[in-house]
Order: sequence, then structure tokens, then C-alpha cells
Amino acid sequence: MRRPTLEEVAAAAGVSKMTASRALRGAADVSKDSILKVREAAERIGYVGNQLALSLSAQRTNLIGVVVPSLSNVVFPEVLSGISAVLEGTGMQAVFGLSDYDPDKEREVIRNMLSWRPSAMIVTGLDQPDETLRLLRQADIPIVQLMDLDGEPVDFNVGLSHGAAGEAMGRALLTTGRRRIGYVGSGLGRDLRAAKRKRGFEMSLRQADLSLEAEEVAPDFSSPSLGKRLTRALLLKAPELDCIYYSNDDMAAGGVFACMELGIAVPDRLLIAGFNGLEIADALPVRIATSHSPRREMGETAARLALQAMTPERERLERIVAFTPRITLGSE
Amino acid sequence: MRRPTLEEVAAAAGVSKMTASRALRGAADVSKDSILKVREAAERIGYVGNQLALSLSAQRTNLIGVVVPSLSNVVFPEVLSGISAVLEGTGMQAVFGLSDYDPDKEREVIRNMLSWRPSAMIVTGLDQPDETLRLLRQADIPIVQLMDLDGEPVDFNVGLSHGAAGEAMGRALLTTGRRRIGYVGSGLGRDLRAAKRKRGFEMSLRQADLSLEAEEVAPDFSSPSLGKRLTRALLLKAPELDCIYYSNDDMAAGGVFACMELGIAVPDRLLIAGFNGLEIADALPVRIATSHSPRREMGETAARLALQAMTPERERLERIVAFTPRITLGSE
DNA sequence: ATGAAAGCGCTAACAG
DNA sequence: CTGTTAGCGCTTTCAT
Repeated sequence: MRRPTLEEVAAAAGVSKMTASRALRGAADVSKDSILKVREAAERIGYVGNQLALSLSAQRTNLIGVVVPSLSNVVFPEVLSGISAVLEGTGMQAVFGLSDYDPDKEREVIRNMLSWRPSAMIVTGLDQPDETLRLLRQADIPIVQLMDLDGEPVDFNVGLSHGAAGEAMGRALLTTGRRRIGYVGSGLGRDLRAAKRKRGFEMSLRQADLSLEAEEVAPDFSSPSLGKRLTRALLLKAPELDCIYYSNDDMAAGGVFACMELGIAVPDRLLIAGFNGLEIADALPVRIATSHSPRREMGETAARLALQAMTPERERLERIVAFTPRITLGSE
Repeated sequence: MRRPTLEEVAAAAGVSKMTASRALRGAADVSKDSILKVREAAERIGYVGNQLALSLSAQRTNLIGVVVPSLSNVVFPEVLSGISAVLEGTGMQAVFGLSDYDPDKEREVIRNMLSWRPSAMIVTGLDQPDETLRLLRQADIPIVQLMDLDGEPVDFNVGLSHGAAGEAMGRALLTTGRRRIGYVGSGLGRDLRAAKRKRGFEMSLRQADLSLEAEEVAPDFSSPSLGKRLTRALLLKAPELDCIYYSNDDMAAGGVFACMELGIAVPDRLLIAGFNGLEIADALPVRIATSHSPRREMGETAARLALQAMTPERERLERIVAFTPRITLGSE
């Protein structure tokens, strides 16, 4: 049994398809009487409009495609929440896709999304392969590239420079007098932004004629457990470190736990530095240093930009919106 | 400039629209030669199929609608990852929506999704208002209700009984000899499943002629920080507690942090019990009790069920798939 | 204020 | 193996 169509609503209300269509969309130039009859009929029949037909006919959709690498890292759910919140009530609707940090998968996800003819796309990062970029350009819709800033955007760009963020953290840590510095990270092969932070960090050390004394990296996904394990391994190799930089706060939290178990005073003897400014960092019994990335704001900004870029206002918009993470060093 | 259509691909390849259509979909009964020509033409022109037209014409979509209350609680991203993973490669595509724990918003999100004519829906919980249930039933597609088990499902149901989970945790804690028991929770007004766990937990206490000695609840969203604050408040009111049950592991982690700062030995002096079995519980420097909920598996199962329910196999499927969370008490 | 006609881009069904 | 015809359910455009 098929779902009721607009035609059936119209018949039940005793008007034409067009009048029914206008009435339901709240268009001007429809008599109060028709509106009432149509609304009533639609309600009674249980009519739910068909967006497929609507979008095909109107030659536009209310869809904004959003592609993120994963949902396992809390950062991305937060970005998505920001996007959702801004879109709420605008009539536009976000559609999410996951790339699993895989460029091929990302390309296919994007291709799939484009086949729904979204009115804009928001994608993570600037490092897409050429073919993916070509797909996006040919779509001829506003494209927002999100999170990163170190590269050439296709269209719009909202994010922060991870290279600069790593460098800034390095300089900040050096001001505290720390000199024996180690690094713990994970998934640098796929998490290009974490890798950029590490490079920036190392550059700041070089400028002070220092370098990483020891590092421990794993290909796995980041987690407090992994951070804890790698920290133990690192401290075994290099017990005299007075500071460790982590690929992110999840890993850094694990570092804190390792230190608690080992009886190492944080931050007095060992300073722990992460990235993101996650909620958990606030709750920990000791303070860590971190860069607060405005994840939700970046999502909100991207969504707002996408909306504006669909209007004539488009030409007057800034193509690049740069955020700067705020560094806190904890109790030091 | 409009995007190229199938017609243009066909023209470029020197065949008819239908042959082009068949060639691109890899249908049988198309000559090798046509396939090659069409593929080449599509590639050259940069053709991306139009799902709107496809779905409208074929009278079916490859969409599965998924509605969850939020992405802030890591549990839901994990569920979504499970769903995504199962759908990968099946040609079906998940579309996510957020209800923000608001029944009205949930209804509108579901109504919106249904207007895209998804082939199945997966929604969180069993406690939808009648009107929402009516919408879902009238859609005449497989409906999977997820996470919860305490209630009457519309169609299919995958989850666990939160009442039973709370009760089981209560009984387990009692076997450890704890008698002075407190509770810390948040958002029980909207998080109906957490409220069910609390009720089950209290029931198990009553059966041992006990009751909660003290409790601290807040309307906010759960987080380690909130758990820490409420734990401090609770211990001020009731310092002799030997056990605290939390609405979930995020809150329980905050409880651990509070105890560390207060110098309270966990679990020796105070046993901390949460719910979910989150990754962070493993990394903490002390052990907490928790119920391990198979979140990813529930998502996978729901997706698998939705897929099967779209086939003739539908009649032979179990309507209810019950999971039982595994309880671990930590070092006790 | 309302309606009729045309068409969005594709596939199902039938013919060749 | 390939093409033709007839929609899918809606909106746009043009009449009235």
C-alpha cells in the first residue's frame, strides 16, 4: 500500500494539486478556506510530503553534506553538533558521512553525497587527493573545508593552523623552563593534523637548539589507555624527561593516569601537554597544559558560511576564517 | 551551468539513455562495447548520478534513517559507527538525525526523515509519544527501536533492559558487603534509560531492606566535571558512604577524581560503580565497577536487522534481540 | 485565488 | 542486446 500523495490530499480537500501544494507550504495568495481544508485533509490522511519529488522538481535540495573522518574522537561529534545547531530552524538539513580516515573511502562518500545534489558541502581537512578535489569543484556548490588551515582551500576554509598550534605550544612549554622533552602520539599516518602539530612542535624546539629527547608513537587510534601504555614505555626509556607533548588530550589523560600509578608528580616533576581542551582535562585531579580548539564554533561557523554562500551575499564573504587555539599551562 | 545528465552521457557515448543507465549500473545483458563507451563518456564528462531522480523513479531509496538523542554522550557515536560499518558495502546509506532528548524535536526529525522515504528507520528508545509512533507505523517500513528493552516495540527491538541492569548492579554491589550506598546522577528527566537503571537499582536495595542513604542529582548533561562536583557535595552530606552508584561512567570517572583529591581510597573505602564500560574506565588508576553495554554491537545488530527486514526473510526474524550487560566489579 | 500543462532525471516494463 | 513509452510526485510557469 503506497503512501498518500499530494494528489490524494487535494482530492480529499476538493481542490487542485497546486492549491494543495501552496496551502501546505504556506504560500501567499491562498484563501484561508483552502488552507484550512487542505491542512485538515493532509492531517486526516496522514500525508507526509515527498522530498524526492520536491527536490527533483524544484531543482534544489535542503541538504548540506558533511564528511568527517570518524566519530570515535569526541572532537567530531562536537563539530557535528555545532553544525546541527546552526542549521536548526533554517530548513536546511545536514547529512553526515564517515571517511574512516581513508582517502578512497572519503572520495566515495563524497561522490555518494553529491549524487543527492546537496546545496553545500562541508568536508574535513585540506589534504584531499586531486580527484576528490575535482569532484568537489565540479559540484559547483559552496564547499567549506574544516578544521585545518595549512593549505590551499577549494572554496571556503574554517579552521586553525595545526603547525602553528604545535609551535605555539612548544614555545609556551619552553618558557616554563622545561628542557627535557618527549612526545607521545598515535595514528600520525592518518591523522594529518596531529602530524602537523608534531612538526610545528619540533620546529619550536629546534629554534631553541633543542630536540625531542625521546618519543613513543603507535599506529592505533588514540585513547587514554593507549596514552597510558605509551607513557609507561617512554618513561622507561627516558626517565629524566620533565615534559611530554601528546598528540591530543585523550592520550594526555592516559599520561596523567600513568604518572599517578608511577607516583610521578604532575606537573611539578613532569609537565603533561595535550591538545583540544577536552572536558576531561578540567576534571582530572592534576592540571595539564593544552590548546583549546574551538571545535563547536568551527562547526557553527562552517554551517553559517555554507548558508550564506548559498545566497547572493556569497561574493562578499571571507574565504578563510582562522581560529587560534588558546593555550593554558595548567597550574604552572 | 547544470550538472550533466544521463542523457548527455548517452549522447556522448552514442547509445540510448537506457543502455547508458544499464551500463553504469552494471546490469547484465549489455555489450562489453557499450559498457566501455558509456563508462568512458561518463568519466570524461564528470557524470555523477542523481539519486533524487533514481529514487523517485525506482520507488525506493537506499536510505536508512537513524535518530539518536545526542552526540555528546560517546555512547551514541559508537552506536552510529556500528551501524555505518554494517551498512558499508551494502549500498544502503545511514542518515543521522538528532533529537536533543526533546520528544517534539524527535517527532519533527522523524517526520523530516520520512519525507525522504527511507527504506527503514532506527530510533532510540521505546518511549516515543503516540503521535511519533503513529508516524513510524504509517511509514510501513521496518522500524528498529534501539538501546532500551523495557516497553512495547513498534516492530523490531534491539537493546537491553535498563531496569534489570540497575537491579543486577545493585545485587552485585550488595554481595561485596557494601551497605551504605549513595547515588549520583544527572539529566534523569530526559535520560529515561538512566532513570530506569536508578529505579532498578533502588528496587534491589529494597529487596535487601536497604535504601539509598543519600543522593545528589543535577539536571545538566553528564560529564566527569559534574560527577566530580556532585560527588564532593554528596560526600559532604554523607561522609560514611561505602559505595556510590552513578548514572554512567562519565559521572563515575568524575567520582574517582573527587576521591583522589579527597584522599579517599577507591575501592577499599569507597566503591564507585558506573554504567557503560567506557574505555576511560580501563585507563583510570583505580578500578571501578561498571556494566559493560555492547553499544557497537547493538548498532550493528540494528543495522543488520533493518537490512534483513527489507527482504522476504522479514517474517522469520526475531522481533526482539536482548543484550545483557556484563558486570565487572573492578578489583573486588 | 486557482488550475492546467510541462518537466525535473531517472528506471520499469515492454517491444524489438 | 537495445530502444521506446510511460510514469515516479512534486513545482514552475503560464493562464484564467
